[in-house]
Amino acid sequence: MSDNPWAFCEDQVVSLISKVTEIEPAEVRQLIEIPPDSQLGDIATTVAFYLAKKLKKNPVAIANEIVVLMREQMENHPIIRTIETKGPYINIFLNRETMAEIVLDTILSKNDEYGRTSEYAGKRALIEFPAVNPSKPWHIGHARNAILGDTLANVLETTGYDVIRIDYINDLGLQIAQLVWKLMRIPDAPKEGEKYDHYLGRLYVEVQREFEDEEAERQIREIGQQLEDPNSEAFKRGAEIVTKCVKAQNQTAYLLGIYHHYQIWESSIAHSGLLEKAKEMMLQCDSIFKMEEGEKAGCIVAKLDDLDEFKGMKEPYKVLFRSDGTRTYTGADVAFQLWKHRIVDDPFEYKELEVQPNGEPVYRTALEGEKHDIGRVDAVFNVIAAAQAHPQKLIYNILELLGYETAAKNSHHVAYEYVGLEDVEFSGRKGTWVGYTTDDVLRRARELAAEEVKKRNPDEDQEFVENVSSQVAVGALRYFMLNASPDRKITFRWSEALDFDGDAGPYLQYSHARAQRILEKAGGEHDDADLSLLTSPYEYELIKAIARFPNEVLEVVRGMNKQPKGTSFNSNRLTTYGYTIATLFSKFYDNCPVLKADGNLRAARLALVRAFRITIANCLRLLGIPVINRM
RNA sequence: GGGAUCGUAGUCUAGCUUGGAUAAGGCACCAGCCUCCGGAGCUGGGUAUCCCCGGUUCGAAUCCGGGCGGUCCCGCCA
Repeated sequence: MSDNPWAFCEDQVVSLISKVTEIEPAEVRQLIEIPPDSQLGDIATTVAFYLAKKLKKNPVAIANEIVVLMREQMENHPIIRTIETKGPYINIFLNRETMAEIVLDTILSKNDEYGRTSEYAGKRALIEFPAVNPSKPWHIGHARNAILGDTLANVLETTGYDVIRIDYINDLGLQIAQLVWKLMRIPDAPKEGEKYDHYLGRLYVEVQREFEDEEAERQIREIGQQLEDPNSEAFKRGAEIVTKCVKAQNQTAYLLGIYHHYQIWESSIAHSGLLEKAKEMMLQCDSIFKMEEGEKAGCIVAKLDDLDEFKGMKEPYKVLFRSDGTRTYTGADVAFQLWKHRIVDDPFEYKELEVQPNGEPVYRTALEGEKHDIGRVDAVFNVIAAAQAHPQKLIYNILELLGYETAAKNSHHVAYEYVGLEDVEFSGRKGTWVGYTTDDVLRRARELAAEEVKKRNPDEDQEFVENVSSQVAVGALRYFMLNASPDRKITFRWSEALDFDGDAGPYLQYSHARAQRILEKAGGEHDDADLSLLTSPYEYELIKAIARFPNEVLEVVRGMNKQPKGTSFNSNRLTTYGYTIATLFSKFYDNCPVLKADGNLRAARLALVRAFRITIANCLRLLGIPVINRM
């Protein structure tokens, strides 16, 4: 049995057209489309246009000729019912009875595995997200990153990838120096009930003002220097602060159902020997060397115009290590990227940070710990803001300079645009994120959802209300972030982000709850149903749509091509798909009674409800949206 | 200066990678729909120079060239 029923049907059509027209199947596949209106057919081909150009003949006449040939060949075809032309278009109608059987048999037998395919089986991917500074709470822009990254990881897994989810923690940045300085002056005392990351965020905004004072800045810069020494007081203090902050930030991730395998801390990159190894490798490359003269004398630089792409560049020298020997961001990032691709032996030691709510531990790199074997990696995905397209590209280009062309090719910048407010952009320094942290948004969403849940379930207890409303809140936020094309800037408005109607997460969750309710009322037993009864337009449209699920997931991964802006991840294609099947189910629900239908039809419709429930549940899990039985 | 990206109804968006039939949804607004499998739903009502100009094509929202407008990037910074 095919794990991809829609692709199976398309293949049948393609092979028939190919046979009749003697065009290669791969070419024919490019000429297949879904008609704008299902009245016109289930599958269409524009092959007549294609041949018209080649043969210099009228496409309408060609279409008519092809249809005659196709009809001759399709005697007793298992799937194709009729073929028609409409002008130059050739429209193919499938056999509804057979479709119902093929699609529902596949879904019901695959169950939780429906949607999973093996196109990328055996491949291993490493994905980094969201890499938030450990000095403040996640604002909603960070949530966008984290939700995209987590969903991409799910999607890759569904197409066969083995995925390693990592996070990067910059525990040595200026922001940490500022907080260490601040907490040397005041007691480390969050307010009653205040989350530690929110507390630091509050201090951080204060420090930005104090940083304008020259003496304060001098002291903070000095602490920044001390942070580089793992034996210093500042380092130990910083590590305490960062650990507490990261654990608080993790609570936000967990609310969203986001988990990691590893956290890579900047201090480990600095002190594990990784940098030295990487530097050594770099210096063996002809295009990376120490500048002898000029403004950048003493720096280790990459000469970028040795790559065709940068030929004729005005200032081709990119500094990797400063004249005082310290790493730049790019220098450290190159070393990190080499580690991600397993080009250098893993110098890190790992320690368990905590056990996540999914039962799995998350490990962090540490100065002392145990060795782990992360294994081979075929592709690396860095989920990073679109604004960083240039620096990301440089990192990959430098891998290329070093001779690691395959690794460079398999390095992906998964870019996404910022989340902004109506007038202002989120600014860490100005603290414009206050009131718009991910925690704030989720809390507000839970409150709104709770009102709705209470209204609908007046007899249920507080636990039920809290449980359901938090799942609705997560569903709404995750859907909101995924449904926006990553290329597009989001202007955050409460009314849109927390909308529970229409094209929104809760609508999908609701369609699942409705299907689930029908199945509960029908009782557990189900007989063999005569699925060929499912031929009404409402039933048939739903069947065709749920048949496409595995194909949709595959198409998203196949479409992840490298472009100048980065590698695009069309998360919105999957939310749109979920919305489509939920809508078709709603229409079916309103027009086709299930429990009240007679005998055979009831059994057949129940099978369809069961298949829909499986599909929407698997789709929701892919998107990280909680699957709810009652809401 | 160089580069990237976005521009689609009142509004927010999808479609552009791979050209194809009447440009598809949500929100908002109006009017209907449960003797019911849950109304977070369904049905109907309508708005668009697809930013502009040109080109390629039988065919352009989609591809190419040139503009215009918004955003972003191009440090031994962080």
